[in-house]
Amino acid sequence: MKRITIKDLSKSLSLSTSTISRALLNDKNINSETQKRVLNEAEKLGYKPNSTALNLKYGKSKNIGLVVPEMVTPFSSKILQGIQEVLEPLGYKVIITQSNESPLVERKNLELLEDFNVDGIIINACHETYNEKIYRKMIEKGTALVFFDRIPSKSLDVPKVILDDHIKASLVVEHLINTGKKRIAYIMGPSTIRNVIERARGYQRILEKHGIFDPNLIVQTEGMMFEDGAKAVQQLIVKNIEFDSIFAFSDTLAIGAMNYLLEKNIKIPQQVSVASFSGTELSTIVHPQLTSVQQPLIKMGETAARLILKKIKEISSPNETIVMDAELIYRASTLN
Amino acid sequence: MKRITIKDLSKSLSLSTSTISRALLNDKNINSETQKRVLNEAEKLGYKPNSTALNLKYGKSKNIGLVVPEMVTPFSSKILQGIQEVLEPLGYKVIITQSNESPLVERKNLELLEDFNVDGIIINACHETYNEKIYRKMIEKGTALVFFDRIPSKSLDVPKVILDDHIKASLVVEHLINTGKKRIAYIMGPSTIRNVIERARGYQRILEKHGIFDPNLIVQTEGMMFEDGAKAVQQLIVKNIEFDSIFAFSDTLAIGAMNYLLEKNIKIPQQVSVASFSGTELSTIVHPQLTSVQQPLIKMGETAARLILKKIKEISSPNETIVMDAELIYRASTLN
DNA sequence: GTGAAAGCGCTAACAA
DNA sequence: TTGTTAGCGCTTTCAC
Repeated sequence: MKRITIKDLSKSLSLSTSTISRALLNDKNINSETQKRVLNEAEKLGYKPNSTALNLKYGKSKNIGLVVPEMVTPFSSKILQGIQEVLEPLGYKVIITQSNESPLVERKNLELLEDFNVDGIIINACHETYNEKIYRKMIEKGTALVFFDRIPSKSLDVPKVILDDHIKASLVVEHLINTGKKRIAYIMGPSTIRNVIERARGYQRILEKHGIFDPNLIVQTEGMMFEDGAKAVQQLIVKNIEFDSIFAFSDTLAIGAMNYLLEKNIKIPQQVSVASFSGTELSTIVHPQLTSVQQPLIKMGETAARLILKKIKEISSPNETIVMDAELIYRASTLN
Repeated sequence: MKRITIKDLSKSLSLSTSTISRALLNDKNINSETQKRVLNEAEKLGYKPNSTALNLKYGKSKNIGLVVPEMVTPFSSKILQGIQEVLEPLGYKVIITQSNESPLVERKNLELLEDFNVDGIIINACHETYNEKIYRKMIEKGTALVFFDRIPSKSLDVPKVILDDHIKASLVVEHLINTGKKRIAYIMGPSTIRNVIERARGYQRILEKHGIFDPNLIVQTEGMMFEDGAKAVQQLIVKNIEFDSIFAFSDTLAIGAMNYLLEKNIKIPQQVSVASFSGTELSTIVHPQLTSVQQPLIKMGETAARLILKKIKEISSPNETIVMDAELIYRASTLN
């Protein structure tokens, strides 16, 4: 079935295409009678504007790229939801790509999105520095870039949506101490992630404040998946490092750790309690439910979307950094 | 920074735009020397084709919509991955939308995608019949439609990618019986989902074969989320219906059920074993790990993508139904 | 208040 | 082998 265009309307009403266009756009220079006729006919024939034509006309693609490290957890889909809520009513299409925690794949994704002529990219970077040059180049080319969650190093001035990782990590550790724990391990994830370091800082600060900091309790993982969390715990046990609780960088690491503990018949939280950062259903679908910092993911997505709109409208607009608040939710994994 | 167009190349090389175009397209009617010059200059100036212009020219948007019921589990992101693997190299952008198990939202999504001028839609329907008219209308309008997983009622002839739910459900139930279980509950999900009924058939057939079918063991849930699974188990317990194992329609229902059991200190699998349908990491990140039918989600995505390509190329091409195979993976939730 | 025409970037039929 | 031109669907000057 052929699409109805402005031309079809023009013919069937014996009016010029300009008049049709004006009627459709609610222009002031249009007789209201004519407009009614046009609108009726459009409705009748089922006219739908051709967005491609408009995009060509206005030199924009109305495509926004979203680059995320993973989609195994609902983290990114919640972000996506927030983004879409803001962007779709404005006619933007969001194209999501997964980096699988690989900076190289991330780069491929960026290039793909460039080929797609995206007007802007919202990105959760999987490495602090690796693709910095690419980010720079894209910005220079006029692509609006907005970062959230995992941001690039400070040397790159970009709009970003983040959490105060240092403070929130402190909160978690304080809570563990309040429940009587003294040997708190930090399963930290790769140090090429900025937030990993930020949270480590909060962790260390609180433990030092209480005089119970022990660097042996920090375990770095290679990756960010469940098995990495499991391996970390295994490592602690093999090395015979005593611990009575775990602060994990992410819920994936935390859950991996929990499952390893359960396998070894270690009671959670009685013997080892666990807490982490999340914001997704993952915290509540495991047993026991996981105490975690509830990141406002949908709001973060919305915020990132608003930032990118500003940037698209005016590429030279100032690079804002929005710090979101987040609540620590106490659940069974740290409470008796 | 202004985009480099074919015109810029034309000027800087004093060649017509057609010659530039031909060089870029590797046309036969081009002097190889000229072509080299063009290619060099294009590279030098950083020329990138404007896909919007091409889309307008060819009357396609190169947008494919993906409609899924939920993105809380990695189910849909795996499907997406398969789809993107096939479609992105061909220049297609995939736009994903979530229905949240609501036929009404699904309808909104379809309309949105229509506004986006998608060339086709790949859809996991959340209701067997509710949006049938819309599907029909879109097909008539020339939009390629491909269904996977949850398909519409038989009255609509469309390309689809499915599993043999009846057979696979039978497998699961046979396995439970083999492990000595006799009171097998089926947590079935809403009956507006076709597969729910299909799996019920398999379930009933096997139980009847063994003479242990009891309709009281079938619990219908309102929704498809974790809490629905929990409620279902609660219902069985409240109604005092004895059961020693659970076959859940989906991993979400299964996990909800498991967590409720664990809360009540019911041992899995010793007292009650649990099995379901999955294909995602969810089966392995819970404790005990969940026995489930491993749906080949990435492959299903790829297959759906191939089907839609055929349909886009030739809208009147036959509507194939592809039945994927799936393996039952035995895990701790049914094994001692 | 309406129409004619140019142009967004590109390809393809037609001429040369 | 190359250039000229029309046209994809739409908006927007410029005339009338």
